[in-house]
Amino acid sequence: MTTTAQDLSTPEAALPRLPAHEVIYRQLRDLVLFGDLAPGEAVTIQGLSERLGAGMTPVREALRRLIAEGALVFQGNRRVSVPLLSADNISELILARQWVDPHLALRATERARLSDLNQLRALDDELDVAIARGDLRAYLELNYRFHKRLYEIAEAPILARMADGLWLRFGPSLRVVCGRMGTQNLPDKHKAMLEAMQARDSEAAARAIREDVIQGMEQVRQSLEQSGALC
Amino acid sequence: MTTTAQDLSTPEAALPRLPAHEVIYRQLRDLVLFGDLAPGEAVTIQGLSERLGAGMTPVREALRRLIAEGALVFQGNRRVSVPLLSADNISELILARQWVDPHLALRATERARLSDLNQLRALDDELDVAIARGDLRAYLELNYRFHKRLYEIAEAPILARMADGLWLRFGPSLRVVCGRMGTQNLPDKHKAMLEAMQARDSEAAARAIREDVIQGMEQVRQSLEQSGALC
DNA sequence: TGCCCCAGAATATGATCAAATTATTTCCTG
DNA sequence: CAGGAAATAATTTGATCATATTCTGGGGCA
Repeated sequence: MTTTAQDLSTPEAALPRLPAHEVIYRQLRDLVLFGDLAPGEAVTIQGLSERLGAGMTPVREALRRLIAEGALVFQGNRRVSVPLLSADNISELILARQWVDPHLALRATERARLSDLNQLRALDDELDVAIARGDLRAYLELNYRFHKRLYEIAEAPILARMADGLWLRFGPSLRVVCGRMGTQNLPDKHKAMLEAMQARDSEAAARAIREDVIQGMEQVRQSLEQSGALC
Repeated sequence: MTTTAQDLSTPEAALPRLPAHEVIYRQLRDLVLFGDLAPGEAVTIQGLSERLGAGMTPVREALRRLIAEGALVFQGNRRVSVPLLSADNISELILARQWVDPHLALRATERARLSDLNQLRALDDELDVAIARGDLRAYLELNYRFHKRLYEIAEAPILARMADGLWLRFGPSLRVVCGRMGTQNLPDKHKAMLEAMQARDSEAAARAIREDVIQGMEQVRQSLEQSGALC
């Protein structure tokens, strides 16, 4: 009854009410990208419902979303699971990222403000710390956020969503590979990219990202090829 | 272990019961691509629930899926609508299709069997009939099915879904443009593409599709640019 | 013009029905 | 008599609906 005037006094809590299905979606997304949800592992709606402490309906909606984005697949009749990537799938992903990521990097370089560059640099610094600590989870999350931030700076929402969708597909496999190899042997081209961006050399930035993508994806391909036959 | 022999005897009638949310999804999808759901037009869940004669839950799930695919947007807090494309959006779509469509055409040419070619030719023939008849709805649907079939032949599921997602985004605008111009002035490069495929000249096929894409998309851009300011 | 209240829409829960998978039992064969 | 396969029973899971609750937007009143 008390029409509580919206409490705007807390500037940090700008998210007064987030729908449950949205919350569930983000939790599941993080679970797929960074969490313990391994490729091939099957989950049930009711299982997730209990695990996340929510009703079935929000879980169902979140699942529909993730399935539509390719992060999950309808495993046969009764289960959803993180998809296992075939060699052909990996080739497709490499091909697609090899095009879209450099393009976004190019646009981002043209549009980046100083604050954007600083944010990227800060993320990359945190990333180095995570690598040094051997913190796999933090590495995965920061690496993702680095690229995601780059997509946002490019101001190309449709291409950014395409790139984001691709990430959702290979993220789980990347996690598996990194878990096997440890965080030490994970070189990236972020430094070269940042330098190119600072120099406003879009072509060089695109080239650096392209190398970064190829390097990472080829690692995934090789690791999956030699280890899991059916992966 | 023992592969329980599932009934594979009837490959055609394998869909005795389709979930309601799946049916709703397809209906809504067709409504967006070929139907009367115009860009900018807002719909409500309850409205769709009555219009399609289904409960709210399946409608909600279908909407989540379409929103995730970019076919619909969350208009503010209360409504969903077909998104209006900005000039920048169109540029992104052209850019993306210019890459992905030719690539799929190339792969399709390498893999196409004779039956595939015949199917494509049949679709294109029907398309000509639809144009001659001035049947806009049939034109839109056949044109889509022609390209979609091409995607399938390429046997690259991830790239195909990307291309399909792009179609969902510009389809509504294409419909508006074609509605304005009539079906007579809608040239395509399908004939050239089919010839190239038959000759197994993948590069030529890719080139033809690229021209087809550019031609169509530029028409959309120009039409929206000159007519609707905010489109 | 500004504020408050109300109608309506969206979100979320729980229950119910149907389908499927799993476990158990029984029967047949070697 | 023992082992296994097929059939059936039981539990689990998914799909849908009806309903309660919350929130937004608009209209009426001061």
